[in-house]
Amino acid sequence: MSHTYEYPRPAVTVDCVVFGLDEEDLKVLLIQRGVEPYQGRWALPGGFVRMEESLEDAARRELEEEAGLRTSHLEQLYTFGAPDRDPRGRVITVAYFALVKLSQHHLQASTDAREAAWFSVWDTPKLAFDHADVLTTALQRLKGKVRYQPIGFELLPPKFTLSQLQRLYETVLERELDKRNFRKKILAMDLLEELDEVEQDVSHRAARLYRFDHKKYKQLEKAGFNFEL
Amino acid sequence: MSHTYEYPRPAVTVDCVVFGLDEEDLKVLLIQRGVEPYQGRWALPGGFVRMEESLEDAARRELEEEAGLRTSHLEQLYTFGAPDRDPRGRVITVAYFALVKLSQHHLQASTDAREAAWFSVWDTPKLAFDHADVLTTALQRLKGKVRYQPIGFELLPPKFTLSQLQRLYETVLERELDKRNFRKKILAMDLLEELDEVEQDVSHRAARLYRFDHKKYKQLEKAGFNFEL
DNA sequence: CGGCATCGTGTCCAGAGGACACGGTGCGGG
DNA sequence: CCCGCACCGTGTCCTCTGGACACGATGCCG
Repeated sequence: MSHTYEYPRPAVTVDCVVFGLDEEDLKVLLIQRGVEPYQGRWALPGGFVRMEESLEDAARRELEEEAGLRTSHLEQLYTFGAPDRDPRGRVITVAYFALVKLSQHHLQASTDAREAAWFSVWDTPKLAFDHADVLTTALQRLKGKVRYQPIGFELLPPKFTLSQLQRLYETVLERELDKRNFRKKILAMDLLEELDEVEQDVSHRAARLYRFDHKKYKQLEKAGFNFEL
Repeated sequence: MSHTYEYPRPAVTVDCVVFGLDEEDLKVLLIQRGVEPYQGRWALPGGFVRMEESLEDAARRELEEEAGLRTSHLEQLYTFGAPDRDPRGRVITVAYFALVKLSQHHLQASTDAREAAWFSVWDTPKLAFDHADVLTTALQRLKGKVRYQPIGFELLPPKFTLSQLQRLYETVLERELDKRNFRKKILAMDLLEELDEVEQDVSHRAARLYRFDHKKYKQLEKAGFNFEL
């Protein structure tokens, strides 16, 4: 039994792909590395897993430490373990996938003295390690998942217009949607609470605001309801 | 940089959930543990990842060593890393998910002197570690995935009847399907090659045999076709 | 007060999905 | 040899969903 412990062990890290949405684009959070290897390169936030914390705890801790942010939606993405993915030696990384309301996390300096910034997912700098693969995997997951789970709302402010919601889906799915069909379908699900408020400070007719009804969704989900696009 | 190496490291294992299908049931491959902890308990096949092999290679190696089997379909499932999941200390396991044609892997003795056997997934013995959680996760994945990817065929012999295929879906999805609708839909996809053969040794009218056309599927897939139920 | 930008709304058609039943065939037993 | 049994193989109809498609209303600004 104890002989198993004589094997050399790989190091284990977590890396997080954090998505946010602004008016123009889908963004991903990157950190500029301050040390070798890949010093100066941009990379996904992440770091070594401590012996007493779970993988998800490690992911949350790194996000807090490196970017000062907390996220509502965090899920495991995939584990990358190619033997040569890190020049320092064998490092296996468990990648996580997070969504944040960008409107509430305006670009803030890293607490860790490292540079943190949001980049358009379609136009990132060259990334360290195999992080470009991780990002690609995360994008696929996001594209696949928004259609059958209501996670898109995690990217929007609590109150949003239907046009914002539609733009979100168009951005993530990379295709245009018909406005009338979109509104018909999303409203038919009866998951949005129509507010007696309209958006402010726009130079045209203001749109009505809606709020996602988490409670109602949980109820419907239990009853076997399936969210879909 | 090198200071990262002073951290204590978790051990990393792979564990495999191998599904097979026989006439009655969906089966999972288990191994009886010969050593502590959990000596005598049944567990998923798996073991420590070596420093020079990828995670997937480790999974294939363990399957070969512990059960003498090779599998066509192997994919990463999820990584389990609760700090207390292994009484020996911190062990993170990357779980894999495999499908085999049971008809071609008749219960064979483990090469590793340990007992290997197939159990109905609905009626397994008490499992070691958190392997019950792993199995549950794998079952969910299988149920979710058979509907939109043609992986069910990996569980059947190369030549099969439509009734066998339907029973497969009914077993995995845990609900009954209408025979005429099922046949209409699956044949409409034009992915099955109708053979000039019928099943043998049955005491009633023999059913026609079909074969899954992998090439045609790859073509259609590239053209944007989506398999669905 | 006119122009502009965006909001908000309904119809029609085609295709998919689900419900539904019975005659045919081949084997085996009496 | 004949009957019974078990399973094979097939088509229609209806409903509902999904997608294409255009215009009047509103509110701000100049």
